[in-house]
Amino acid sequence: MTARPADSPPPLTEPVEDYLKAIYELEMRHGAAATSDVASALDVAPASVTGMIRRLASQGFLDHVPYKGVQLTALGRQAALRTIRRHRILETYLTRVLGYPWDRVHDEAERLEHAASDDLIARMAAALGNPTADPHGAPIPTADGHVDERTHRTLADLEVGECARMVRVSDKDPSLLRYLAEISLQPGAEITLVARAPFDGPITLRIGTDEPLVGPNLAAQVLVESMTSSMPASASARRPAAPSSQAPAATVASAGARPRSRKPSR
Amino acid sequence: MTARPADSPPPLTEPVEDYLKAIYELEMRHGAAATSDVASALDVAPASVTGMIRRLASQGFLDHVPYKGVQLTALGRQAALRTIRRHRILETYLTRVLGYPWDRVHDEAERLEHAASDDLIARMAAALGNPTADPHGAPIPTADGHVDERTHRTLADLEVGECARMVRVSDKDPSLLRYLAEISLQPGAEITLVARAPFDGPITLRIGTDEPLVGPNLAAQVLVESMTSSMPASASARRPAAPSSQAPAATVASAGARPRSRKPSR
DNA sequence: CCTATGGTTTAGTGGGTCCTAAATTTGTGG
DNA sequence: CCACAAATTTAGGACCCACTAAACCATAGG
Repeated sequence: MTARPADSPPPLTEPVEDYLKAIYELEMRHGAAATSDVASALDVAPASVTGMIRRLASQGFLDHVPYKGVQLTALGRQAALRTIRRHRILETYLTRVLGYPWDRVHDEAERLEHAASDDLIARMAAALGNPTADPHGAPIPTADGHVDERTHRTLADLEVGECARMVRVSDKDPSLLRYLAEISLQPGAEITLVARAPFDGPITLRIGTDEPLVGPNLAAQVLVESMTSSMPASASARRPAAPSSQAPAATVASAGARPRSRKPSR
Repeated sequence: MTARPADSPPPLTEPVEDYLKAIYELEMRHGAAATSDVASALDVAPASVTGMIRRLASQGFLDHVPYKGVQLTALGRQAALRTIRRHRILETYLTRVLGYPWDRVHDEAERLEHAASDDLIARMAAALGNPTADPHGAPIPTADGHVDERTHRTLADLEVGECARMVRVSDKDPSLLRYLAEISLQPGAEITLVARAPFDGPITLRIGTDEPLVGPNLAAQVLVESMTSSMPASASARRPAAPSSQAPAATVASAGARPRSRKPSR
């Protein structure tokens, strides 16, 4: 009866994969993952997160400093990247091969990522020519767990007159994605910031021949890459934030955790 | 907060889908599903089956007469066919589009069938030209829950000299499937029964120019359709008239699962 | 310095699915 | 007709993962 050989690790459950993925993404964005951030990312109660975190820590997927925060270990990070790779390959396959619009792939991939075997993912990746980014511009981790972790400026950071290339946007908000598609704001698009109204007012872009107006809220969600080589986005591929890498997790507890109040002065 | 509108039923869990599918298949093959048959089909303890059956009965998916057996209701049958449709479309897609060999699609489809949305299945079916049978010859239920339930003779039932077309084989035994592929015994293949050794001995076939020898055990697992036009086989989509030797009368009666509401009046 | 205020954790539960061991029922061979 | 074997169900747990309520820490404001 197909007894799993003792050398292969037990497969992760669906919730476990979801937690690890969410924690990885929070670490990428904020440098640390607070209990309540994980809770709201997964739409579960904070107390549930504490419980799961205790189990994940006991299994070596992360380090937990009570009341402080969590940090993925190499093992946990590896597991998270495996799930993320699946998710992004699936999203790419669904859009490129099966004709899904880019605003509907997230939910589908979210379920399939737990069911697809490595073999299936490899076949899909091969059929796609081993893509390096998904339809929303998110980098696809390699099968051995490497990923481009460069951070990017947002559309909101551009100077008036500056020209940039659209790099990436979150895959989680379908209505935002539909709107972006409408104004041709998709990965690879060339954008010029034409004007910016004061006091966080609307921003005028030029995309091709169109000049759409977008709000600062939207602009902050669109990652771009400068095309004016004034500052070649140097080798910042390494460290997004987080000074120390592991133990004391000094920068954890990043108070925030509220909807988009994430602004350490700029 | 995506609150599911009250009109759509709660989604079935993975184990529930597995139970309904297994029970449906047992009913097809044996006319009824006994607790222990379900248990061995799903590789769980009989006691676990009893518990699950009680819950499924309380939710209207099946009727259960304790110590007698189980019978899917229209609701349960519908749910089972939906899962089976997913499974078979997935198997077909994996082989035809992603190059899976036919002996490796079962396990993959077994997991994906619980995660794929109706939309995904519809897109895959469309990409395949809405196939009516999977790579192993199993009929694919339509989206509205109809399926070709014809029964078939097996290779073991053929007379010496008779010619038949291979129709179907179970998808569950990879090594058997690999062997069948080796001797070109796949759905659609034309086969002549050349000789049969006495006392349930080996059977000589002719497939193309090859004359493989197969055991009676294997032969009993391969479903075929006679090609000698003694009986035009076609147009009988409705009633196969069951030459038997495959399943005892489709009517549930059989040995267990008598008409319900029948108290042990003794 | 010391207390409000949150974020975090503990306690206690519940649903779903599985298990083993111990009844119980059924059908049958003696 | 009865007793026994096999099939089935009940009893009693276990694990996973969620929840609410209540207690607990950490820290910023006073």
